[in-house]
Amino acid sequence: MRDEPDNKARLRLWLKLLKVTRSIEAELRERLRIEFASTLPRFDVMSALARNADGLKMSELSGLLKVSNGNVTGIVERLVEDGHVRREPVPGDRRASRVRLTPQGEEEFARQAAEHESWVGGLLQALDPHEATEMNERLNRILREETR
Amino acid sequence: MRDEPDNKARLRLWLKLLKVTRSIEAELRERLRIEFASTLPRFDVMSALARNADGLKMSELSGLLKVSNGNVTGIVERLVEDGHVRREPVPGDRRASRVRLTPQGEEEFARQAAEHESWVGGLLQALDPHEATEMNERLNRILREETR
DNA sequence: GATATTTATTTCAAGTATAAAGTTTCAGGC
DNA sequence: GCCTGAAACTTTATACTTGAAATAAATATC
Repeated sequence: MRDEPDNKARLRLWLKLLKVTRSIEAELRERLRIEFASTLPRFDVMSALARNADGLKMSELSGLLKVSNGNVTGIVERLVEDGHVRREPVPGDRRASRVRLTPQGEEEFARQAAEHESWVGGLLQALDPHEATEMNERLNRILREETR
Repeated sequence: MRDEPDNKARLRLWLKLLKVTRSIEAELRERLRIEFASTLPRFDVMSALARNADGLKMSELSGLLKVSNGNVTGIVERLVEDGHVRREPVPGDRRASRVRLTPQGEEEFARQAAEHESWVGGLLQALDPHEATEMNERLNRILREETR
């Protein structure tokens, strides 16, 4: 195979990529747990809902977050129990329901998001904005390559 | 806060990092499932054991892979059931046990690792070796920054 | 040598994840 | 009006994940 050596460099990169994201994820998860008694998946769901004030259907949510349908069911269920999120019927379609942040949910998410942003800023301090932007672009190339 | 705008760039990078690793992970997981009836965590464990022919203690394994102790127990358990892995007593310490690949496990892992490497090579095709190496280095900086 | 602490691992409870199967509803053709 | 197939979800089975509690063995302390 002609480009086997190239693949070695890519494999090393992949392992490093995994290591970095896992360690950052672990750090964020722990802080969410300690400071907000929450979890990353819940944060992700609330984040998606915060960006969509009109709410999202379950299938839209699972599509956006790229997690399975059945998974979203459970996460939303717990958010409902905590009063952060509400299910509303979709007029004209009794199969679907629209999920939306409650006022308390909005407020809680605003607090979490502010903290989250500064946590990430701190964890990625080693990169200046230019490097961050460049890396972002290369990651975009990977993403595009992949969805072909 | 003085560097709030910088944090925005870092936050964007973090979200992209998550997106890329998750989508690659999903792809690898699916291929492992279809072609080898296995999973990523199992592959990770076998990979660590392949690099340590003398075997590893459970705690060493969980330290290397950075997953919880309790987690490794279950994964190893299933690998034992499949005959890929064996537990051996550690002489002089009846608490510990050493986990090691069986001959079949070694053979199976060799097949999986070869495929895995070429899968990753394909998924990261968008980057040439130089870019891959540069990104690797920047990720190292993040990792170092973080563990302080 | 009894007691306390530490170390190695497992067990447990809760949450997250997937794929696959099941339920209900909708929309189109007939 | 009924049938068929697709769509929106939920349920189920299985696996992975964590943090914390439990167990058991080794080591340190007195």
